Amino acid sequence: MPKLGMEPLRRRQLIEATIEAIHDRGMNGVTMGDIARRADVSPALAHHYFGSKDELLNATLRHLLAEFALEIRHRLRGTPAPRDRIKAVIDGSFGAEQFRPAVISAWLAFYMQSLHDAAAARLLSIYLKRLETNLRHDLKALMPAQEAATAARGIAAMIDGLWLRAALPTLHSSPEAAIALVDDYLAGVIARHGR
Amino acid sequence: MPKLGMEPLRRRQLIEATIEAIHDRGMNGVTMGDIARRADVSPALAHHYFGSKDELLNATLRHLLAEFALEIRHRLRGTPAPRDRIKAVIDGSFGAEQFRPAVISAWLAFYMQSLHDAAAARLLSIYLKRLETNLRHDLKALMPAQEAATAARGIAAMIDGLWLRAALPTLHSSPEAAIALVDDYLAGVIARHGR
DNA sequence: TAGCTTTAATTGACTGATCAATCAATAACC
DNA sequence: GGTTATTGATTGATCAGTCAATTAAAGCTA
Repeated sequence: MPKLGMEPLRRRQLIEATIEAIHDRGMNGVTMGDIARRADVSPALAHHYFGSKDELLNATLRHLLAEFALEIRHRLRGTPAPRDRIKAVIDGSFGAEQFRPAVISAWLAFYMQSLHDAAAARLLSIYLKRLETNLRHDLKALMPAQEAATAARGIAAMIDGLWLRAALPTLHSSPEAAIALVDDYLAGVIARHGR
Repeated sequence: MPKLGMEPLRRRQLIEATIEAIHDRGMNGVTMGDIARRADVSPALAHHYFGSKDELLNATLRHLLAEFALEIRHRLRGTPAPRDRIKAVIDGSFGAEQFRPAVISAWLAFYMQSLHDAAAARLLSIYLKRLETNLRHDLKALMPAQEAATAARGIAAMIDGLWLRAALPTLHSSPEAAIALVDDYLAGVIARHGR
């Protein structure tokens, strides 16, 4: 069996399995056995590649951040118009990958973790601040700085709220509806404060 | 020690202790020992009054819902003007009790639980829908039904998002700032669609 | 190219710790 | 004497982490 170069593949598999496992066991309820079963390997292998459960969970959180940042960056590249850039951030936030139930669960677990884990809190708040900064920067091209700052916070909060509600299966919300709501908010802000 | 009538007191103590314990151990990471220590009783007593860890956690979730519903109902009582009623819902959502870090943590844990626990999901979505219905009903007095429905979803989402962000200590957001943001959104919607 | 060595990949079996749940015992009240 | 409150001790299960053993590929040598 031992083909060489398995490490990157296994790491990816195990991280993906961790996301799925968190989805239906919760951040702390998840066991190395759960994860390993989903990745079709032995629990020992997870320890072999990640050293400990904590490191595997951390790697998973960092993976979420990286994927999201990549998605946004990809959409922003080659998009110079402020209004389009704002739209790109909104669309990216509700992109297919971010809307997967298991991914939303993992993000929620990440928030939960941040409440009592300083390292996770630092990572998460960096991402949140960068998102807001991006929005504020482009909004400033459309309206006075004061209003831009307020609108950035409002849009960021609304995105998080819609995404939180999307996590609940019983509310069956669609990405399209979420995008429409934020777009509407943005249009209103521009109508009132835009120049 | 055994004075009679300890049961209601102990139940309250244990539920409060559970909220605190969830705050710094996470929903699944919390142990009966953690909870009991915080309530200054033995783990066995928690089992005596709640039967199992699951039942204690369920009781805690139901406590959160009940407290929140009570707070909103209290603020709505004797408030007939639609605009004031909407404000009451917003203010209630960011009231002192709901802004306690431990309470926000417990709410987050509740959301997390809802992802893989149908009973919790049912409870939570009932509360979310009722909140939105309340908002929509009063908004309809101020604008056409279509716009009222959209605004209700937007306000509800923004409240959840702001509250989610308030959970992060590093973002140090205040209830006043959150209220101001939602008020601003509401004012904009009324300015555009109000009659 | 046939053998020999090294190294990566992988696992089953084991260990020690933790924890939910049980229960019998004790203590104070009526 | 009966009831409520409370606990310490115990048990059985679960789980993270370790380790020695196994497999197979890759590299080396003559």
